[in-house]
Amino acid sequence: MSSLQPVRGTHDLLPEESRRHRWVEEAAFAAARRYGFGEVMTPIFEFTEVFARTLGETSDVVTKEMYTFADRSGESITLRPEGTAGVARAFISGGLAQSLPLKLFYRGPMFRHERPQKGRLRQFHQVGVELLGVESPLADIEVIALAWRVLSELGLAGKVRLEINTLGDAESREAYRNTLTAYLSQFRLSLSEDSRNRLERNPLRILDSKDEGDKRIVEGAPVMTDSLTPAAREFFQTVTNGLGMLGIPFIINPRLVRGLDYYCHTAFEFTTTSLGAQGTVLAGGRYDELIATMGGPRTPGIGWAAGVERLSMLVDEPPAAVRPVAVIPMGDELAAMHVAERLRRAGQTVEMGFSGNMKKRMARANKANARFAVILGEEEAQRRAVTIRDLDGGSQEEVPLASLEEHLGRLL
RNA sequence: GCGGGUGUAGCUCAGUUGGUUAGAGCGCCAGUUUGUGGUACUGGAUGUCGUCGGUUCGAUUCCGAUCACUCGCCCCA
Repeated sequence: MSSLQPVRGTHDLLPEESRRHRWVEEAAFAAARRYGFGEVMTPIFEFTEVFARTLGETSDVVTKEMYTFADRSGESITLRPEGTAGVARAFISGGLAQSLPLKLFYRGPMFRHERPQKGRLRQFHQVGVELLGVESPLADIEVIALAWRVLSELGLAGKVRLEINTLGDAESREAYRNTLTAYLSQFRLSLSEDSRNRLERNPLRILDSKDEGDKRIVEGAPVMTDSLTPAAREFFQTVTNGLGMLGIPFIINPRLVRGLDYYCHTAFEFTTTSLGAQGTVLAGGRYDELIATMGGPRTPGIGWAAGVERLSMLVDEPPAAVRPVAVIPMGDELAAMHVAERLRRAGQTVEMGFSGNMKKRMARANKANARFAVILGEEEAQRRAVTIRDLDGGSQEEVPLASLEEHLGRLL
């Protein structure tokens, strides 16, 4: 092995893989556009405070996963671990409260200093959307419908499951937290060590525990639904009714909680069983207080993010790449370059090697999956003609050089 | 951050119970075919056996450390 290793948890995406990656990204963006979303591009780093304040001081992302460093002027900078905080910051600093509601799509790299695993990298990529300024549960329905559309178009409808829950409004959440804590405290000593810690920091996460003992205790725990205020209950009811009406299959998972502190009301996750320990492929929720918490005008929001690498692993082959035309010079390479250039100007995808005899060039044309070879032979040149060879069928014909673009245009 | 597994050719992997020139398939290069690829046949090149250290007459093989990958925990996309 060379000593020139990529940084742990980072990856080079060579053309074959990046094509798959882009395909996932583009499918998401294309669907988002149909729902009226426009792309926002925020910096991949922000002042550390942007993330520290919004994600919750006790969240794992903030306490142990951020790529934080001091820049040359001593400012504490953090590589973004997720997209929502940056978009919220852009909303505030750009004074976008004037243009609500706002529908934003984003994509790009995110960074978390974790131990790499299947479907988990230190630099990974997300696509995501945020819908800002809409209090109504219609926003939740539309945003989830978009998620479902994206997954369906990637051919994943049969591979994922939508789980949904409500975290209620602040009042409901507070009430539930109290009843849950009271219940769990009875079993304090039987809980796993992790969960005993969670009891103080974030008892809701115990609902999610993978520890078998915890699971048994959680089975008897009070559910969020019973602590919901009538308003919160109705909100959730509308969301689930809406999904039903749009024919989007889901299951209600009362134990679904989200890791980041800013969520309220609707929380959802599309999960799969085919990615090992990383089941979540797309997840999101509502965050009505986030922007106010950051110091902006109170603006409700809802959004989701999906891991591009995780989606890529689930997706079948992306549509085939465009098949090129191979230009094969037999003598005058500059003249051949000129022909290649003509074809490219006419919109063709053209391969032309930089060296080698005819045999070698033909072999390369084949490897490049070329559909046709344009052979510029000396005999033909005297007749001001070229040979077009069909590399699939094996037949070939001679055509006048002057009408080459036309001929190829007709063949392709 | 914690625990398990694995590092041999460009890739996938075999192998050496410690001994001189370390193997296969795929891929690559060349030829059969000096104006024709994809198939077939023939031949060829390629390894600090992850790195550093220890034990030994001798280490790719045993031991330790380290790095990387991988699976899981925590957490998450």
